[in-house]
Amino acid sequence: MQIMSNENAHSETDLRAEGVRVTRQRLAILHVLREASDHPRAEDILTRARLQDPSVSQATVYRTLAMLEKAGTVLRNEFDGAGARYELADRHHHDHLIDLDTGVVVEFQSPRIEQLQAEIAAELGYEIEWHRLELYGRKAT
Amino acid sequence: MQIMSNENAHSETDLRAEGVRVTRQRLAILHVLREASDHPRAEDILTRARLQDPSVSQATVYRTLAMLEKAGTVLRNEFDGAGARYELADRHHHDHLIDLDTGVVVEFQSPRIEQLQAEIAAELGYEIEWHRLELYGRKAT
DNA sequence: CTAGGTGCAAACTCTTTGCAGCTGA
DNA sequence: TCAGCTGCAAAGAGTTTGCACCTAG
Repeated sequence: MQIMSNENAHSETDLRAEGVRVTRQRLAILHVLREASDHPRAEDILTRARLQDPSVSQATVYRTLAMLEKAGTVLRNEFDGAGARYELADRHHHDHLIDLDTGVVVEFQSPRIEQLQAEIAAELGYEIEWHRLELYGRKAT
Repeated sequence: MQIMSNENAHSETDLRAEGVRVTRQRLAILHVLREASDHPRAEDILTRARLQDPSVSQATVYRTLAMLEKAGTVLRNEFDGAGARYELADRHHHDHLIDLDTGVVVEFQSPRIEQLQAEIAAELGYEIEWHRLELYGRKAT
């Protein structure tokens, strides 16, 4: 496993071009991530990947997710304390609003907040590499 | 341990008023939190608390931090994946900027970002209970 | 063919918990 | 006094890793 490009890899072809072997297991895991819209945990990804390829192991799920994260293909989130939740990094950057009652994760984007963050960092003498903004709330009555 | 008030407890007296026993161990842990300015981990808190009272155990640190978190006395952060980091909740709300090179945590506050967050949540039909904003960056050159 | 990937199971890290003895109010 | 707190050690949850075998290219 060696990621050489600075571009994010989003397809099997991209990965192959990076020198990464495209295995049955990795295809199954990528398939799960493409179908998912619920920010699944490693355990969920394992269960779903096994529907397509029962041979997938827990170790491979973790190793593949770590590899894909480094490749820029997936994003790792830690919303609650109960383990990481993953999503494909194939759309525009966005932040998350977590419904405290249902656990549902709503995605949103706000250029204004992004800009304010950059301004604040600049005032403090920093350049932002990345950030994490999570809102935890309940449906307004 | 029973927290009845809605107000945050910030002193031994407050805690006693809540029906919480003020023990040597808890005083040592509170002392550590008051002295700390580096968002220490549970392990750091244990080490420092033992300087004041060598009998403090790991279990008590975790139990006390959980209790103080419920009481609104401390805030639990999960900046990196390597375990929670704690701070006293005795000042105005603030967010964090983590220096990727040194690990140093810079605190900042921005009423404008807070307001934007509330507006975004409202647009999505939500009311924010709490939020987490972490900027990860490097000193500007 | 062979470097890289995989399954299995053991190990690791951080945190929680059961239990018998201790102690603050 | 005695409910609540504590230390100890064991248990948990989530994740990582060593190793021998397997397989994509």
